[in-house]
Amino acid sequence: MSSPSAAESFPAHTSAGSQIFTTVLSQGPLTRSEVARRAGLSAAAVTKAVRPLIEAGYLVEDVDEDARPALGRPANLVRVDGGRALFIGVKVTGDKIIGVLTDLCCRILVARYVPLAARDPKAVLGSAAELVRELLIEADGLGVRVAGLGMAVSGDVDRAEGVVRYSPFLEWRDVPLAELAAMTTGLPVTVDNDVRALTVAEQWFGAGVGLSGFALVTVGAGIGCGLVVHGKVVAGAHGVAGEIGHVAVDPAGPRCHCGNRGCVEAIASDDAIVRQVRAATGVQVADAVETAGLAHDGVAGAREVYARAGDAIGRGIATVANLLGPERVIISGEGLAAYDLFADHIRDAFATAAFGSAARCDVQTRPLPFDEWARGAAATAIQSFIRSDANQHLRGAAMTQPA
Amino acid sequence: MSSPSAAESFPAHTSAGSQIFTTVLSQGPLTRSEVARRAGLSAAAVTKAVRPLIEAGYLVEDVDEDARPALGRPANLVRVDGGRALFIGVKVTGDKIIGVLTDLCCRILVARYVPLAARDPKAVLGSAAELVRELLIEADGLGVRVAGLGMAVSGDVDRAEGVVRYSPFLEWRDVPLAELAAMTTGLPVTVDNDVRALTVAEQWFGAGVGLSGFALVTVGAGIGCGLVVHGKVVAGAHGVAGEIGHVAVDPAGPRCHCGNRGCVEAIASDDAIVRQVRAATGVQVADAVETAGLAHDGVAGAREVYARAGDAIGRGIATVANLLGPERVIISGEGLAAYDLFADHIRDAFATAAFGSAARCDVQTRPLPFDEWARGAAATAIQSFIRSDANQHLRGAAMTQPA
DNA sequence: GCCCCTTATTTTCCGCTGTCAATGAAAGAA
DNA sequence: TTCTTTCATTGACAGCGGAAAATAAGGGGC
Repeated sequence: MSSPSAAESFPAHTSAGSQIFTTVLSQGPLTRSEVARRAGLSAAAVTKAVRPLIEAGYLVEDVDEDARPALGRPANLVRVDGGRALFIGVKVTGDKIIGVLTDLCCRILVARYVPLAARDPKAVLGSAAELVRELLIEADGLGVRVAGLGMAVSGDVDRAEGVVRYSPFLEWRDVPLAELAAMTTGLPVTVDNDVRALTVAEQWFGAGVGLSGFALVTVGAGIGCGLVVHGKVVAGAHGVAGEIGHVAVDPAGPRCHCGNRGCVEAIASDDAIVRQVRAATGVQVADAVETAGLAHDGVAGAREVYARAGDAIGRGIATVANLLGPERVIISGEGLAAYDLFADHIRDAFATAAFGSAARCDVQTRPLPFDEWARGAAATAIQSFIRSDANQHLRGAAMTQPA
Repeated sequence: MSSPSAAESFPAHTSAGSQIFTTVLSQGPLTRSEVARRAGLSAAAVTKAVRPLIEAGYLVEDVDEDARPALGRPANLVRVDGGRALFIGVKVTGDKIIGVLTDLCCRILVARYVPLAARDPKAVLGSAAELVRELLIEADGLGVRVAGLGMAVSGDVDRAEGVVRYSPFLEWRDVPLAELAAMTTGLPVTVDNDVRALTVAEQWFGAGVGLSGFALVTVGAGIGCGLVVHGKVVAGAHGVAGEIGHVAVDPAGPRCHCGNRGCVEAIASDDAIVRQVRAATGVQVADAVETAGLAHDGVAGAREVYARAGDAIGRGIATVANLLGPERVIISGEGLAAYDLFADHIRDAFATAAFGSAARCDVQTRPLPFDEWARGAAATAIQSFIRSDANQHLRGAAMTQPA
């Protein structure tokens, strides 16, 4: 995270402190004793960590009418005051920039879009700055300060340094985006890969809450996958991880743009589906909406394409399950709009290809409005904000001893 | 780990203490300042942690003639005294039990085998106890106490509880092996899955030292894979992880015993190779040694089988690399004896199927004598021994908050 | 209404850890 | 000999988180 101004810091300097805050943030209102239990700490530690957070206004106390114990003193709920701080999340796509203003609980308050004329860093940064400016005005209207900006970009992104190493899509190489955006906007900036950002959002605020291992599979223009293992998002040694889209499920399959054959993405991405439906039906469909229309109309060729796509996705998911044993797989993305067309095939392929107990993995779907991508970016900003001072030293330390 | 006697405990009760010891153990003799650097701690902390370890005899100081700094006070090396404690590792296979006696540095001192008549827990335990008894006598001869017993079994093993949940190979279900073996032998016992045990050995004492993410792929009777992500061995939610053998690389491939088609194991395991060579050449080869012989003799059908096997393994490895971005992949196992027959194919398939920077992953081979499986078991015992008291509370704690 | 039981939360120590800054050691260099 | 440099140790210290005891806040029985 690149921080231009010495903003007021978050009052959870201890590791237990940020752990406790994170627990409350993601696991909803909780009693102190429940927090202690879930965080594996003593009740005393929770009391001590919670007080400054309440004083600073990040946590508030609620009376609980519902969930009081059958016996004994009633518990007080503690929850995050979402309105205490705002965040901006920005997602850069090929043709537009999406920006959202969220509260501390990562609820989207405002969403805005800006079309993108050019893809060079300068143009993108200019448009993003414009978008941020608009959202800052909205925030001003709410009278709450914006505590951070998160930016999500596809490709190889070095979050720690805030640098986009290589984004094939934008044709960027080694762009110090966090630094540039921090200078332009005056906000602390976090930059991360788009799928990883979405995974963070899911881990803290979505279907991944409380899980130490899960996979988020996004289906749409591309097929992506964010992985959480041992409670942390997997980043990969060379910025590559979660490339489920390029898991080859069929050596006889269609050629993929990556050069290989039979990648999941070459079979199940929007583009691939359009291409295959054209070939199978002869109809010159324009996009995924039309292909889905054909399939819904019962055109056999189109339905078969979706069947194959679902099969490929199911195999890809099974591969992840076989290798990592996640507790859950969350399927999401724009492609979900046509989910009914491949749901059964995904399920069947998964059931067939999952080995042994891996089949017990909970596979669920989750609608993903496009704004969610920007929300993911905001989630990374929230994450950085919470850890602003605390753990800073941990991040730099040599963490290569076995555990 | 199931511990029957309150054995003298390891003097590294603090997390930093065991971290420092582990660093010295796996990264060889180091100066104190170098330890501090690698462990991300202050020099003072190292001094304080090292002293009791030296007093207890687990660490010893060496004078360094070679690697002294160009300037300034010469440094003293600290290293683990392997002879301070001994460990026994036991690996159970279908027809025999392999046992090794190792020192604290996991160097094999003695290796023994016992044939196995029956596979029921009682018979296995009896044979294992016999083996352990022999090794204890050897240890007595050395005058050093055996500080722990590690047992490695294939299948779903719950290490924390010391229970074999389900081993298809042995046909065991919920066998509390650690408890049983502890009662029989009087030693503290650690039980783990065999591939994970081997991965621990590799992480602490092999080609995985210092890496926060790597994969160990074993080729032989089965195709296995141990994964280390974020510095920890991946165990999987339902005891399943690293099942690279059941990653399906070809939907048109041969039927696998798991019910699916085209699994790596159905193409590249010893059995699969024998079966395919028989089909291709008509020669009734008996085992993998003979098939390798045929291939080495230039029999085209046999060579093709190995080519396909190498291709499948390479694709499987690429899948792991695409999903996890490990820093290194270590290929090992008995199948390596015929490595020259598929090396090129593995390499080619990996290069083709690895996506983008994933191809930069370091793929290396490492001979694996069969004793190594038992050494892996010993490594888990060493790991448990070092953590005996320290961190005990960490293991039980709720570790589900996002990080 | 009073006392007892139970659970939640807070308070008060208290030990322990790891850092900091200062100091001592052990070369080689000037 | 004295300075410089790096390694190692020491002692003071701040802070964290735990244990235990105290306090809070009901419900129920009498």
